[in-house]
Amino acid sequence: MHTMLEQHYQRKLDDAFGFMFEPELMQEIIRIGQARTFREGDLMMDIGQAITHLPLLLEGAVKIMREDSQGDELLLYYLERGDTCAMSFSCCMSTKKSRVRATVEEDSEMVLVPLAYLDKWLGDFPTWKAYVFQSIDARMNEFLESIDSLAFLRMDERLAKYLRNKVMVTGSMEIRTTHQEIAIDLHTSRVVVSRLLKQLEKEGLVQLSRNLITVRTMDLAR
DNA sequence: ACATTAAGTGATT
DNA sequence: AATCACTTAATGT
Repeated sequence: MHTMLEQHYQRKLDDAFGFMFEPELMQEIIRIGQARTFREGDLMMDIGQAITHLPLLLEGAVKIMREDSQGDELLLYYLERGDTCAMSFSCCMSTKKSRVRATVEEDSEMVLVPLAYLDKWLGDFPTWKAYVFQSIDARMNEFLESIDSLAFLRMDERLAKYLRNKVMVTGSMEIRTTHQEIAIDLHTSRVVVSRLLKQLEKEGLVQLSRNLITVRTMDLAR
């Protein structure tokens, strides 16, 4: 009945959240949460899909994308260790349906908590409340950044920012992806991405080969 | 050897 | 910056 989290997950949970949650809350999460692992490329959540649980990221990275009615996508932000999905908060209050798509960027581990506890814990644990508000704040800032990029930055600047962010999230200077993938994330065409990347290569900022972009410097700005 | 997929490029809008 | 049309390069069968 009480399938507590395995030691392995308990340790990782502690690494990612232990410093900010009180011990009683950690015990609750261990008692109630279910551990899940996802492989790179997995579709965790799609638009229109019902949200029943709140994910607490222990490891890996998840890409959050928006899609319009014509099926055109745009990268919003990444979730990393210690993050949770702010969409779930909104779902808890209203629609219960996801309005974003979540795909696994890097093999990930997480603990799932039924949405009902999200609300309950707000009253029970001060650190939970602080975490939820801090998460909303962080996501709000990500949204504003996305809007700013979209509205005020040229495509070359957006690409530079994208590459920098990708290096941060993956912790590697080697970005294993295709120009087509980047084009989808930035909502532009593959040709444009190829041209801008070629330009960066000529400036010695990156090195290109098939399915691989090696970032030579983090100073990719114009 | 052939097909498929990824990337490079000139020209046009 | 987007699109077209085509080329070249890398990879899979």
